[in-house]
Amino acid sequence: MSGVNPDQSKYPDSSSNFIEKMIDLDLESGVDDGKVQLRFPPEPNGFLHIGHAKAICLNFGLAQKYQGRCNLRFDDTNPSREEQRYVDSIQEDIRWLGFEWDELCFASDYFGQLYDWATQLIRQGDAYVCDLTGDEVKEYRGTLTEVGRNSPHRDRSVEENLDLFMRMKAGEFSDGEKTLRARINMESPHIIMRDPVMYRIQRSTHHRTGDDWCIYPTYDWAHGQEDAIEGVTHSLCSLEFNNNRPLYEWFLDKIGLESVPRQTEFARLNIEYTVLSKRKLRTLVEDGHVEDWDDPRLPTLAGLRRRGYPPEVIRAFMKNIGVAKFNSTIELAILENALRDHLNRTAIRRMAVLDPLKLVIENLSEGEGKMVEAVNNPEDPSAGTRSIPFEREVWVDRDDFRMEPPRKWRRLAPDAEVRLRYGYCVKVKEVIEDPESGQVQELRCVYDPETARGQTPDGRKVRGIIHWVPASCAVELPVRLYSPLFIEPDPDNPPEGKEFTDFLNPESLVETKALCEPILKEANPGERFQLERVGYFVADQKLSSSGSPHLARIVPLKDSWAKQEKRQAGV
RNA sequence: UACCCGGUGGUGUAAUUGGCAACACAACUGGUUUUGGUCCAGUCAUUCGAGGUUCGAGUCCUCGCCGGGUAGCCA
Repeated sequence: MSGVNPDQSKYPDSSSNFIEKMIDLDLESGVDDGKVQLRFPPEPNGFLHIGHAKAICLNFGLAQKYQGRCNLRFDDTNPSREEQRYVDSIQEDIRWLGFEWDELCFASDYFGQLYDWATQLIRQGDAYVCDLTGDEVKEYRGTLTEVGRNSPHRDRSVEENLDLFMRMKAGEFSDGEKTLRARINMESPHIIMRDPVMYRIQRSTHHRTGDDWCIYPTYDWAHGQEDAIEGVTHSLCSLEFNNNRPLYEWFLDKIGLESVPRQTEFARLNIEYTVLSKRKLRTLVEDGHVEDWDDPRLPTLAGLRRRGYPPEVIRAFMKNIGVAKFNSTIELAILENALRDHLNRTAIRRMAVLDPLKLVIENLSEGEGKMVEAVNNPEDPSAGTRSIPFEREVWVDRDDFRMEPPRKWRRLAPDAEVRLRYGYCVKVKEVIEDPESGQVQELRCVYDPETARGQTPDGRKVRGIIHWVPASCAVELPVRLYSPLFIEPDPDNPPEGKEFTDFLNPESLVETKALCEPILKEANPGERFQLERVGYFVADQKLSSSGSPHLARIVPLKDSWAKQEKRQAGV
């Protein structure tokens, strides 16, 4: 495992989870000669999402912690749904997350070994070729409460099985005509043990082995053996595979390897206001609910990357939520907290106005502007400062003015005084409205020249501080405001008669423009910053070019005033 | 109804392996602050239920209750 710096985060190293305790015990008892070998085994049939990131951080993280090793293994046993482009994107995403595998492996590299082991099982009388169709297999299998019946082909001789299996491989039979099945027990209370299929005939070109094979191993027959070949000691997978564990162990036992991997299941990740299943993500992409697999509203790693999530945030998040065997759903707030925590420390501050309202400072003449100094990041003095022209006409946010201010309002209102951030205090003298619509058009103010650099010489308190941009040199930039993709916290489990797509948020993407301080024009694609009092933004990688950034909101700032106002209104 | 896995505050994880239920997030109070951001302080659970073992149980035992998973030639 090549080095990845420990994450800087305020989260304490979460106390050890049940998997680490298990490994500690294994190490104590000296199994596997003290080796810890893990693997992340994606099927290359889609893009990685934040749920996969949990497994990635777990496996690679364990390898780091125990100075073990972790492979990336593509579980490419079903060529009909797998593609090279997924192999590529998965590697890119893992590296982006900050991990590097010890070995790059493919299940398809083991097809020969798997075939040989299958013939071994046939010779041992532990596998047989079955002619039943898919529907018949299902019928013979029985149900949850009824036992199954033996296949009529279950007692073929070893010679006949060997011959048939060889001819399956040679392509003498059509797709689905025959299968190789493990000979276990059709009356087992574990349905998985009722003579599971090991090989099916499937003529589709494999992205790596081409047309070399027309029979492909099933997951159950392949996975434990892949682990064994790679010397995996701890094979971690999600909860639903718990049912498969007896079979995982049965195959390994029948092959007779001396040191075998052990499977341990953990709960996969669920997060509020999103979906985390490949099928549903595919639906969102293919039905055009989002732009593509890297749409910034998607929980795919490509989407999160474009959204502006630094990889450290995802790692800190995973460390924070822990690992257990209980199926749970993480509040979106936890993810957003990890995000804000990181961005607060690292993001450069800038000012921009999303809904502009002109503010004219009457006692400051046209050519009389002065430069004010603005701090780039109060959390990081080394980020330095910049100068902004403070001049007669500036833009402020319409949302920061109220004709009739509510209780505890600290912003602009008739006759109210506020400070323009980094600049001077201004007092509203006159509100100019459009005579027809009644809409506020302009605020006429006076400023107090004695109030530079946060000072108020007479000691008066000016509580309100608002952001602004100078009108003469403001730059208009396109902006995308993202919100959660769903309006329901649990779109995964829609009520009767509804589909998860019924809960899509129509305002998950709002396109608008912002008037920005001049320096923002130089933002490079991928650069992140905080628009003060508004939120964290990124110059979108795809939409921006040098000199013309396209801003996109990563996450809004916390807004305790909005919360309070809402509460006031509710009372 | 067969088999497997689970159940600790609003949420997610801890608990020196039988010894004062901790941390984070959220919520609510208050303080600091040139971002109603950040930061700081405080408040918020006797662990699904009932028995049992024990000086002592979230932890061990028994019986319930509740939740999840499994009947692909997907993984």
